[in-house]
Amino acid sequence: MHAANLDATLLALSDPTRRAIIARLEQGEMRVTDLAAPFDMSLNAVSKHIKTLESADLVVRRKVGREHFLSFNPAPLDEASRWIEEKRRFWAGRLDALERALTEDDNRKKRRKT
Amino acid sequence: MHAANLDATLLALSDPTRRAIIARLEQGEMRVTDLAAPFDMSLNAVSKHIKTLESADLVVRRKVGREHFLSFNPAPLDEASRWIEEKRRFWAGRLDALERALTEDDNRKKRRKT
DNA sequence: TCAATATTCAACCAATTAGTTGAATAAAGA
DNA sequence: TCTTTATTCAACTAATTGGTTGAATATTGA
Repeated sequence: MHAANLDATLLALSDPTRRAIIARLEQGEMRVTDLAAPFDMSLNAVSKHIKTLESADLVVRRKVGREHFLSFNPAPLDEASRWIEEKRRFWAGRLDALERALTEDDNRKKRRKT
Repeated sequence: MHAANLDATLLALSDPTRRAIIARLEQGEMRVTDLAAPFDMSLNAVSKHIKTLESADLVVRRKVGREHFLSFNPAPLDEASRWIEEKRRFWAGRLDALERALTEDDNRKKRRKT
């Protein structure tokens, strides 16, 4: 598995269990069973969430015998970040312009008063 | 509608049609019909996507008579950005540490050679 | 008043999702 | 070899999603 596509990345991140799995992987590489332990759902359910994360390339798997070690791959976050930050920048600029316009308008009113 | 919850925000953003709707709203406030025009699907389908965006508080609606004017609300992007950037920072730091460790190791090898 | 326009609501469908349980596979250890 | 452990696969279910079409509602304008 591996896709690194924005749709898959954002969809994978939109689930709280999957975000918790990612947070848990900050402790480092972890086996499926250990990763799943704190979650209040079956191992199989967690296994499916892992697969969703893998298909978004956010998690990679290293097999050692019967154990599968999982780790986080931050790379797909770059595209997500780029999209979101681009929009934030655009709209921050737009709000700044509005702010300036309002201030200018306020100044005009003040000038008229004096 | 209004939720401003991270799940809803990321889920709303995970669909390309919805991201295109947001991009379209950079032109400014727009009626449902005009917003929907370029999309190769029924007006109703777009209307549903708009509702998804509204329930994530990413789009707001202003009704004037029979027309509904839609605009983008960037506020929910802040939380999404915060989550993603936090992870990116963490893992960038982690990779830096790895980089430093490798360089140090390399230095040791070089010292041994001389 | 009546026809056209803007939009949503309701019902439906196919595909997907998030979960379950039970069985299969593979490796490890006694 | 036999049992236990680690994990996935398969089948099923209920809920959700993304789309459709057709009808309802509300407003506008002739």
